[in-house]
Amino acid sequence: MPSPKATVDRVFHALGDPTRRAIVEKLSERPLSVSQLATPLDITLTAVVQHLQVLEESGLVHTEKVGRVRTCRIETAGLAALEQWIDDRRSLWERRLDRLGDLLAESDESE
Amino acid sequence: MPSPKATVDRVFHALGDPTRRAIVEKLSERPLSVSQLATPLDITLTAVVQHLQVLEESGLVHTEKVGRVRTCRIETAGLAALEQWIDDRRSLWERRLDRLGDLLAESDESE
DNA sequence: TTGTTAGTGAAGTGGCAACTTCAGTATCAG
DNA sequence: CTGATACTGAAGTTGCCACTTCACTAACAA
Repeated sequence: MPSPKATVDRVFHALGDPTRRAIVEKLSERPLSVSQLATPLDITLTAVVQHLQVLEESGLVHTEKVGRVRTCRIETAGLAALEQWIDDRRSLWERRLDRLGDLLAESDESE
Repeated sequence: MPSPKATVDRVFHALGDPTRRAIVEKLSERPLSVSQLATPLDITLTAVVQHLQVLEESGLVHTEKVGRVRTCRIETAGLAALEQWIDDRRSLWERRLDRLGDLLAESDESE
C-alpha cells in the first residue's frame, strides 16, 4: 500500500488540471472510450491518453482495453482519499473551535 | 456570488500545489502569522505571501492584518465547495449504479 | 488484402506559475 | 531617534507539464 500522503499528492495534482477534472466529470455519468472522451474536449487523442495515465495512477479512473477500444470508468479510491483529507482537516479545525468554546464557557462560569 | 464552477476551479488549482496544501494543513490546527508559516516551509516570505493570495482568492483561507502582523486562518467556504463537487460526482455515479441494479433486478424477475 | 478505426510511444515546444532577489514601507522596542 | 521585525510590490528566472506532431501497431470491415 502506498503512503496515503503520496496518494493524496497524486489525487490533488490530477484534479488540479481542468481538463482532467472534465474527464472525471464525464466519467461519473457513464463509462466512455478514449475517443469518446477526446471528441468534445477539443484536444488530441494523445493528450487525452496522457491525462488518463495521470488519472489512473492517482486512483481516480480505471481503464481496460478490450479489442482495440479502451474503456474508462471512475474508480472510488481517488475520491475517497480526497474526502479523507478534507475530513482530517475539518476534524482538526473543529477540535480547535471546541477548545475555544470550552475556554469561553469557563470564563462565563467565573463571572 | 461567483459561479460555483469558477470557485471550484480556483479551489482545485489552489490545492494542486503541495506547498499550499501544507499551509492549509498547518492552518487547520491553529491560526498563524505569515512568518510562522514561512519558517518551516523553507521558502521566502514573499513566496508564502503569494501562496496566501491564491488561497484567499479561492476561499480556503482568511487573513487579517493587525499592526504589522498578518494573521491567517482557515475559512470554510473553500473546503465546502470542494466537498460539494465530490458529492455531486458521487451522486451521479451512484445513480448510474442504481439504474444498473434495477436492470439486473428486472432480468432476475423475468427468469 | 486494402482501408479504416482506435489507440500507442517518442520526442519536441511553449507558456505559465512557483520561486527568487531586491528595494521598499509600516510597526514596534529601547 | 536607531534598529529590528514583519511584511509588501515589482520584476526577472526557471522548470515543469500540457499539448502537439509524427510515425507506428493492432483490431476489425469489406
